[in-house]
Amino acid sequence: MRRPDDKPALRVQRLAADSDGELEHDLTEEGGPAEEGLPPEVDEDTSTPESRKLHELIIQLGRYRSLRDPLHGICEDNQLTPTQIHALMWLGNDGPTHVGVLAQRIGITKKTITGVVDRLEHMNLVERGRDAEDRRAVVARLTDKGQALFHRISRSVDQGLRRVLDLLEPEDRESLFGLLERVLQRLGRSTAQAV
Amino acid sequence: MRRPDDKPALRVQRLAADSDGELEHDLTEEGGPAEEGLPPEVDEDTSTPESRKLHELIIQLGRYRSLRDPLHGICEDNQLTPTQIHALMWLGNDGPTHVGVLAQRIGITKKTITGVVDRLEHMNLVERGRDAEDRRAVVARLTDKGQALFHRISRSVDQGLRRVLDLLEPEDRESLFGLLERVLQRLGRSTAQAV
DNA sequence: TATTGTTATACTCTATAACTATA
DNA sequence: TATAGTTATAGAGTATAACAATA
Repeated sequence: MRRPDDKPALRVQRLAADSDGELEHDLTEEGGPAEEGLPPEVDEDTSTPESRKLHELIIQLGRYRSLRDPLHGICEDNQLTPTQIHALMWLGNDGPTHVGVLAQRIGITKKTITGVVDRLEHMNLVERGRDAEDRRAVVARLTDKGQALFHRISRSVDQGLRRVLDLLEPEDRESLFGLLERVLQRLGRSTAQAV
Repeated sequence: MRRPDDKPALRVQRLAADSDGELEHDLTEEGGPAEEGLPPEVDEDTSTPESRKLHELIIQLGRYRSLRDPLHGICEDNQLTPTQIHALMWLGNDGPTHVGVLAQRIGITKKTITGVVDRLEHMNLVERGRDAEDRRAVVARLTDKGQALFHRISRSVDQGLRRVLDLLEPEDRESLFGLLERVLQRLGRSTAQAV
């Protein structure tokens, strides 16, 4: 257990990546050799023609719709930040949650979640309480106002997704659902960290 | 042209949404009537069973991988913020760019892009210049150091996408590519704002 | 001792409003 | 007058380090 403090959500980012926390910037400075004439390695952690193609497609999409913040419009409409929206969405979906777990879901550290919950509490969207089982833990839950906002935001997200789906042919929508379900199945088999 | 100042990147978020800048929070406070027994409208801006299903699937995915910042790992590895990564990626992909256009690509305002480019300039990753045609415009471009970093980041993204693709069966990868290509075609036909 | 949160500090992001320079 | 950027200013996000309370 070498990890010094906490950086809980980061490993989640790696999906099925390497074991723990190596790779210290030693990504072969720059240039060519890794590109053409793949060495006889099993290329565990290399890009592939397909990954480059996907990369290309995503960049094309980015010319129509900014990739940085998919929730931008919703944030604007509700005068909330992306982090706040994510916090509300997870609390709405999961119910009362330890703030540490909430941090993990959102992808921030425990140091940061404190301030986020502080501000949501000031807005009367969230309440703090203590866990009776483990008196160290702080549980965050939505207030009635927060719950109502959660429903409204949730519907906005639905509408946004509907506009995305409108860009797809019915067969492509089917493909997408099937594809996502199989990814979830695979993730469920290979890990045990989902709720 | 009612728009007071600038908020350029926001409309891009709306994809094929409504005309311009309406919808002033009048989303029927909360509760029921909009849900069941759809009125005889063409429900232009409503959620659908399919959009709700997609919503559900995305939340499931979020339990395995934080949805808030897909570039988190790359940001960490390179000690850069998401905004900075996006700026470098667009400059690397598009070459020298007006900072206003860059702001649009990233999805931030012109006020914000100034500081972002400032900091990238201090890091010697980006240089500023004037456009000879329109002397008001500032052009940002990568330095050699920035170019090298761009290539490194680009490869990291490829590797990340490769790990995502590894979760898909070959047929699903095919579906995904086809689906994205058709979305891009459709976007290309319905708009003229991509490069 | 280890874990859960919080506090203090510092830097980045972000938008708003007021401004400069060019068109 | 309109447009492209910049300069304050202020609030939010973020990580690091040091700390308090509980386990």
